[in-house]
Amino acid sequence: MPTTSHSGEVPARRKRADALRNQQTLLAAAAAVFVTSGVDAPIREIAARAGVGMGTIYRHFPTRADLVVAVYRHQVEACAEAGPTLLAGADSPLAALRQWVDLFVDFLVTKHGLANALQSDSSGFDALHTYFLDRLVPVCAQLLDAAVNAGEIRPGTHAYELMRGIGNLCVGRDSDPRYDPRRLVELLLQGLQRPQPS
Amino acid sequence: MPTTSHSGEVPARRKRADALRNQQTLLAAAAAVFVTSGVDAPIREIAARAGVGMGTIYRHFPTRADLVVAVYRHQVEACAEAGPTLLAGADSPLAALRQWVDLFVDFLVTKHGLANALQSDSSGFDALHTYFLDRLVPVCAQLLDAAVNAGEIRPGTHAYELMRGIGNLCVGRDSDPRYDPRRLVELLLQGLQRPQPS
DNA sequence: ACAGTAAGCGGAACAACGCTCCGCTCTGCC
DNA sequence: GGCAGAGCGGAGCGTTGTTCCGCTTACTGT
Repeated sequence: MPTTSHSGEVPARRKRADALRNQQTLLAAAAAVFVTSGVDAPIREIAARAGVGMGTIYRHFPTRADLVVAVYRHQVEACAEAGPTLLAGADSPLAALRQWVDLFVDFLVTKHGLANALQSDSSGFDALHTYFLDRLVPVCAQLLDAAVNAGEIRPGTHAYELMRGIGNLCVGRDSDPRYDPRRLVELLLQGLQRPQPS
Repeated sequence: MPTTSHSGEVPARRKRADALRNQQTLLAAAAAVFVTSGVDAPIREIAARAGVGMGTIYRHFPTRADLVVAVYRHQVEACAEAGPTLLAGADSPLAALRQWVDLFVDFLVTKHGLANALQSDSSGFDALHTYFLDRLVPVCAQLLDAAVNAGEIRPGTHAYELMRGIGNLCVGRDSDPRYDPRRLVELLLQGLQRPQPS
């Protein structure tokens, strides 16, 4: 019998070999295209790059967000797991938070248009927003709480809001020398530190 | 001969009455549509609302940015002029800066998709980005300098970067109760106040 | 008043893209 | 070897941006 059988709602027949192959090919193609054309690249372009039809891409990844999530899942996961690690290894919770935010910003900045897509309210990107935030907000909250408990930053800031703010700061035309998201994120963190509005 | 004649490079014939009328109609229609459908509304929708053909809209406003700028010119101008006024009337330069930023945020938040368009790197919005920033950055710089000179905030922050940061914080899906751009902008200003990273 | 001119207008037409749908192919199983 | 159906490809539809050209009409000079 297949690996899953007894009492399962879904029979879960094993996927066909060619389907699995196509899925991998698509992921590789998408990753390559995202680098050159951003995450908004035309579906046709990705399909062509992978040498498959568009039907195939839509079957494996019904929405654009599904594809983006699949491509970046590993990196998001790594970022999420880095949270507790940094907290354990850093000099202070605030230092850990700072390092973790750096990681997140690096991730967003190096993926063309990802930050835009993350905040976009256009259809098809909802799942992206959801996945990223569901995965990373708890991690951020843990770091935030630790820093608050250590008295290093003021309480009252929600992790969700902070994450979205950081993401937003990374949005925009790439490589404008006059705009460096990192400096503004740093400013945001400084604002967190201030105990009272003076 | 027409009104202007001697030595002028351009004859500058007076515009036809119907052209002027159409331009006004278009501005009104665009303003109305922007409220309901955002600044990304289909050109056709605006043309239909104004009761004109698409050729007309493209003749009067070659790029989308031209139309957006024309619609919001008054408000941008008002915001720009409020800078010196606030500086003169407020208790302190920092208070003035804070009030001015509030004005700017209100403006962005109430126009669906404007903040997005401002930062977007897609073609057609370059002029928008340019106009807004050319007009408002000097005003912001003046307020910033005054606050620095008064010793209320640390030096080293560029007005351009701050403006883009604020604009970016206003980007995103509208009216998510968990995300309030104002709180994050406030955090940014708090960060500005901090004299040294402690 | 009126005819000539060109500024201005409308919308058909083309291109790019997202997404769907259905006839065909090929895999896995007996 | 043959069969069922999972999987595939890409034609085709709807939407939007943008251009282009023949027609309309507001001004001008007489």
